[in-house]
Amino acid sequence: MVAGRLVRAETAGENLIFNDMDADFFLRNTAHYFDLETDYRTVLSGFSSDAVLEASLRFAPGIRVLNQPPFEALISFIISANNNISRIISIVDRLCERYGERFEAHGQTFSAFPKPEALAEARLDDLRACGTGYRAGYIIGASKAVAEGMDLDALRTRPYLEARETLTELPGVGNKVADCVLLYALGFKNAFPMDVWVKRIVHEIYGFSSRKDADVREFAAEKFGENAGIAQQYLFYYAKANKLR
DNA sequence: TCCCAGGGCTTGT
DNA sequence: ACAAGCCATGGG
Repeated sequence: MVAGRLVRAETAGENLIFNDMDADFFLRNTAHYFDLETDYRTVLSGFSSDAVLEASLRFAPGIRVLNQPPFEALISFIISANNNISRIISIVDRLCERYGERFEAHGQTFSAFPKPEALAEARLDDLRACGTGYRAGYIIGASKAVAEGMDLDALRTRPYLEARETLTELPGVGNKVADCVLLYALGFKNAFPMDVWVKRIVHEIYGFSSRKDADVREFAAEKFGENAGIAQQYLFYYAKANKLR
């Protein structure tokens, strides 16, 4: 889904071809969703060279940090807490089917990600039936805050620390989830989400000793700079795909 | 059966 | 400020 529309893409050799849209929709919406206005060659060449990061870049050179819809990212990453990716995906799918608006595209019926109002009014038991577990209350609480006027998009222009602290006032949102929303939805390329895999890389591969989040964050900022979040995405995918432990 | 998963919250020191 | 327990759920 890009800007409320289903978008199909196909690979053709080195190219990615987007169908069913004119140039205006592509430039206004699709390009931003896939972060095409960021020149990744420049970003990646700006990282200080080291073996682990270079292996990560070689392993999956086409990775992009998406610009997802903020509310969708917020709820998805609240669900991600102490959870695994396959479960997260299936839970989000069930939320779409249960609470999202239906729409037709290419002769098929799809369900959009739910609006804040829909999840704010959800019943706890119904949310739990979607597999959310103890996070059901967090989902309702965060959705109510957004439905009642909290402007996630307005955080784009705030300083990083202020935006993060605003997000962590929401139930189920700590520093890690906040960093994910900032990086994957609000354009903060310096946000550095520290999940178990990234911590593993920092400690066991880079050999950084301190386990304190503030220290790891400083290490990342020092090592990767203003685009640390992009480095994080490459490292995360590489470590997880290769089960580096 | 136990352990783990893109953590956060609460309580105790 | 910091550490330890707890939390729903399902796959390995």
